[in-house]
Parts: sequence; structure tokens; C-alpha cells
Amino acid sequence: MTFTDNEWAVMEALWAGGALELGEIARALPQQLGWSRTTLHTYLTRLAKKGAVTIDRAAAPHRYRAAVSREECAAAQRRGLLERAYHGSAGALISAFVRDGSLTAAERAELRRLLDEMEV
Amino acid sequence: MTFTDNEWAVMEALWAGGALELGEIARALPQQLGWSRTTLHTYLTRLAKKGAVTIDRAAAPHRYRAAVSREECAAAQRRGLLERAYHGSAGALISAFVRDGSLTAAERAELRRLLDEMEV
DNA sequence: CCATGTATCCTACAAGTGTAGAACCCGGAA
DNA sequence: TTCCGGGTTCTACACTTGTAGGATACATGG
Repeated sequence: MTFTDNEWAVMEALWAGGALELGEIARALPQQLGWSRTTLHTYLTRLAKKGAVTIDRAAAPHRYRAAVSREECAAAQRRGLLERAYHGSAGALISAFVRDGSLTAAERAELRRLLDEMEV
Repeated sequence: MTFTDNEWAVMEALWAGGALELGEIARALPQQLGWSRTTLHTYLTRLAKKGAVTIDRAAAPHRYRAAVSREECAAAQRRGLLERAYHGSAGALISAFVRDGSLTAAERAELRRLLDEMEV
């Protein structure tokens, strides 16, 4: 399952909030997005068509819920990056992160610990 | 600079080959793509409009060249993933990679070396 | 000089994405 | 009862992306 930036924003709100109605989602979104209500609604129905969202139409204000897990989607994105930009070499990708200073000292220590774990 | 999958394929050929003419690029692409020559040409001109490719129109078969570096683009992708799917937490992202991406022993050693280097 | 093949350019079209107006429905406040 | 604001639905339009046909230009072998 893969999303555009805007779709990610909607999914984030759903992952954080469970089964929400449209107004709740609108309020949960970062307001610098500045979408109209109908724009949000369009995203929701498109995501539903893709199978990423389920819409409970039983009650009056419909309830929208994520149908795929965040981790699942993050993994897809990860694999996409790995293949596209690093030909599947996780080592090269991780080195790039380490090199470009994205990691704090604590994170580097954690990475070391992870590496140790894998030596078994 | 950000690309679609197809655009990445074109850029890969250019990064690998330098200043190429259209036929050379066509031959350099994985043939399972099966594009027509004009499709490739369309991608090249679109990439040129985005500033990712420069076209040298001096001589008869024009020459196409990447105008942005591979590392630059990979970094943009990396940052995109980091923000979108991990809220900027590189630690979380890397743990996920280490856990599910198969790092070879050599890559692990290399990473350790890199981490040591950064401790200075 | 002419054919043949490749390169170039222009144009096009369908699908997907960003964005929203207009109209309708419904429950609660006045 | 009447109006209002939010929710729902339909419709629309511009832009991007995937993909390519057709026309033209040009070089190279015959």
C-alpha cells in the first residue's frame, strides 16, 4: 500500500484516532494543510477505493477507519526506497543515514546494540 | 529532486553512462520495461523540464546527461521517507531496516567502523 | 542521388492526484 | 416550524504521469 503525502496525512489521523467521523479527522489534521471539508472527503473515499480505509455507513455521521496498519505501510515505503535508490543494499542505505548526521549519539549507541544482537 | 519509478530507471542509466544519446539509453535500460523510443524521449524531456537532465542539442543525435547527482536524489528520498513514515526519527527507521533488511556480516562490520569513526 | 533506419518533435489520451463548488439531508436552536 | 450548520454526495477541472502514434529530419550505404 503506497500513499501520496496528502494521503499519508489522512492516514496518520486515522491511525492516531481509530474510528472517526469526518469532522474529527478534519480537526485532527495539521491545519496548515488548509483543505476544504470536501477535499478531505475526496481523499477518504479514494483511500477507501484503494482498500486503505473502511467506511462504516451504518450511522448518520459515517465513521472512517484505517484498514491497513501503519507498520505495514511504513515497511512498503522502506522497501521501495531500498530498491529504488539503493538496489536493495540495506548496508549502503544505513551508512548514508549514519553519514549524513541524521542520528543522535543515543541512536548511534542503539544501532551498535542492535548490531551486537545480530552477531549471535 | 524526486522521481517516479520510471524516472528513476532513466536516471540510473544516465548516472551509469554519462552523456548518452537516446539509443544508448534505450539499450542501457532493463528491457523488461519494454518502452517505445518515444516514451523514453518523453521521460527525458520531462526530466529536462524538471531540471534533472540537461540536453546537449549541439550535435545531431542529442546527448542527455544527468544534471543532479545520484547521492543528492537518494538523500531526498531518504529524507522523504524519514519524515513521512517515521516523523523524523532516524533511530526508529534504522531499527526497522536492521531488523527486517538482511545486513550481511560485511555490512555490519562496515557499519561498526563507520560508527567508530563518528565517535571522534 | 535515394532508400532506410534512427532521432526528434508535436500531439494525444487515459488514469491518477489536488482541490473544491453546489446541492441535498438532517437534527437541534430559536 | 423555520433556519442553520455540519455531513454526504456528485460533479468538475487542472495538472501530472504512463504511454505512444505520426510527421519530419538527417546521415549513411548503395
